[in-house]
This record gives sequence, structure tokens and C-alpha cells, in this order.
Amino acid sequence: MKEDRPFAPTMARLREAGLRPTRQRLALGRLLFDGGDRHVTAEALHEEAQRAGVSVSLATVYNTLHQFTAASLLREVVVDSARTYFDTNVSDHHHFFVEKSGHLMDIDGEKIAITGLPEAPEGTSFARVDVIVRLQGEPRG
Amino acid sequence: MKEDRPFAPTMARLREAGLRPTRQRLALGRLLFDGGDRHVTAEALHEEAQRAGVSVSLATVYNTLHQFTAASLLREVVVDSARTYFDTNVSDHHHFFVEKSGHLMDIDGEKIAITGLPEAPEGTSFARVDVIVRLQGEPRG
DNA sequence: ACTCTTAATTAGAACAATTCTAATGTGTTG
DNA sequence: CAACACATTAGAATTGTTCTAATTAAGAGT
Repeated sequence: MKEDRPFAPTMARLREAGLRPTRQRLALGRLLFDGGDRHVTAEALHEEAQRAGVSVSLATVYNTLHQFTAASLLREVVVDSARTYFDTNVSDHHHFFVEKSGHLMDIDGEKIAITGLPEAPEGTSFARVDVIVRLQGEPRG
Repeated sequence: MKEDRPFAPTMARLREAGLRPTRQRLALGRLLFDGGDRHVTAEALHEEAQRAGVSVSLATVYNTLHQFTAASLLREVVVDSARTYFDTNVSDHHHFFVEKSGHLMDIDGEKIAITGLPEAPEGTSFARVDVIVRLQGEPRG
């Protein structure tokens, strides 16, 4: 058995989402969803794909990230006005953000409780509540 | 008494912050700090200044917003990767963000309590905790 | 398999927000 | 009021992202 990862699960995800499993989407999907939760920027994923020998244009990386987000395979995290992060963890959770390095870490949504939130103003409803814990310094380990 | 606003308080703020009270900084300071809490983008403040007959370049608006932020006269709010908002309310508080219109509203920091936050990872400490309540729909009123 | 149709990919141009540059102007200090 | 340091400026440059129009590839039907 070689250590090449199965592509079937990603294939299935794409099909479910109504997205054609093209070579590019499969490759990006496997980079994203194989092995744990990840936080990526378009630029970083593009480079990673290149390094992995997958030829995919930056435009496609952007398209794909947005399509995956629309299909709830990813979620967008706004923490830094300079770049957009995408999170492979789409469950309810929050984030640590290491400002110095631009590194994101998940905080389990069930751990945190928020009390005293005012009601949504008339005519609106909650779309989502984001908690971002900004960290100074650098984690070691 | 004419209704022209006093410039002395802004002057004092600038001095305290170690910023020379130049014509531009005074004008922007008065636009920002006269009359209640505000959320502005650089572009919006620039236009507002023009309309008020204050000639100030966009570069200066950016410089000034950053200097004011460094001096804790303003605080930056990251809610939208497209543009940067600056908030004249520097006390501890959180935000409603109306995604459709890009409108921000303060939520008093004392109203909200967050429990169950994990400790900061080793080597880091909390710089700030931001709560952003994203709203769908449009507030009326 | 072959063809048709429709959707996906692409390179590069275009874009928007922001920052930089280097020349000019202005506050402040002595 | 001279001199210096700091501010301001227009416009160019940069960055992240989106758009465009042309090419390629996927899926359905034969």
C-alpha cells in the first residue's frame, strides 16, 4: 500500500455540494480536508498546491475557496483586514489570533458561553456571533 | 454664541498624545470626536472632510487615523476584509455589524459576559477579545 | 467512444484599499 | 525669525482580490 490518500471522500463531498469534481477541486479539497482542521489563505493554498505538484491558477484557488464556502465546506474568518482566511472547521467555534504571526487557532464553541447579548435590532436577526481572542507574543511549542 | 464647535478639547487631546496640532489633525479630530461615538472608514472621513470644506489628502487621512489609533484616541475594528473601520469609542465594548449595509453599532462591554475562555497559549497573553455579532436584514429606524 | 452542452479553468488585465515616495510646507524651539 | 524636525501632499506603487474573454474539460445522450 502506497501512502497516497483516498480521494473518494473529497469526491463525495463535492458531489453532495453539487460541484463537479474536477482535477483542481479534488486536489485542493484533499489538501484542505485531509488531516485535521486548517486555516488557509488563498495565497498560501496556491503555493502549497504548486509545491505538491498540482498546477492550479490563483484564480481557481479563489473560485474554489468561495465555492467551498458557499457549500459550507469552508467558512471565512475575518480577523485581519489584509488577508482573508478560510477555515476547514465549519462547526460552531471561535478563534485565537496571534497578531504577530497571523496564526489562527480554534476555540471549541461549546467551551465558551456569552451572556447578556442584546437582542438583534428590529428588522435584523443574528447571522453569527464571532469571538476573536487576539493574542500578543508568540506561542511556543 | 455661534454654533462653531470648540477646538480646544481636540487640541488638548493631540498635545497629550504628543501629536502636533496641525490644521488637518485638528479638523479631522473635530469631525471624529465632536458629537458622540462614530465608526468611520478612511474614504468616508475623507469625503466628509471635503464636504466640510477642509482640504486634506487621503494619505493624510490614513496617516492621521493610524496615529490616532496608536495614541488610543481611536480603535480599529476588523469586521470586513474589504475595508478598515475606526471607532471613536475606545472603551471596552463590542459590535453589531450589519453585513448588508456595512453599518456598525456598539454593544456596551459591560452588558456582555464571556465565560469559559481558554487560557492564552504559553508565551502569549490576551491583547483583546472582540465579539462581533453579524446581523442579517436591515435595521429600521 | 463521439459529440454536444454547459461549467470550470486560465492568464493576465483590472480593481480597490492602502501604503509608499520624495518633494514641499508648517509648527515649534531657541 | 532661523533652523530643524515633523507633517502633508500628489501621485506612483503595492497588495490582495475579482473580472474578462478565451480555452479546456466534465457529464449526458447517443
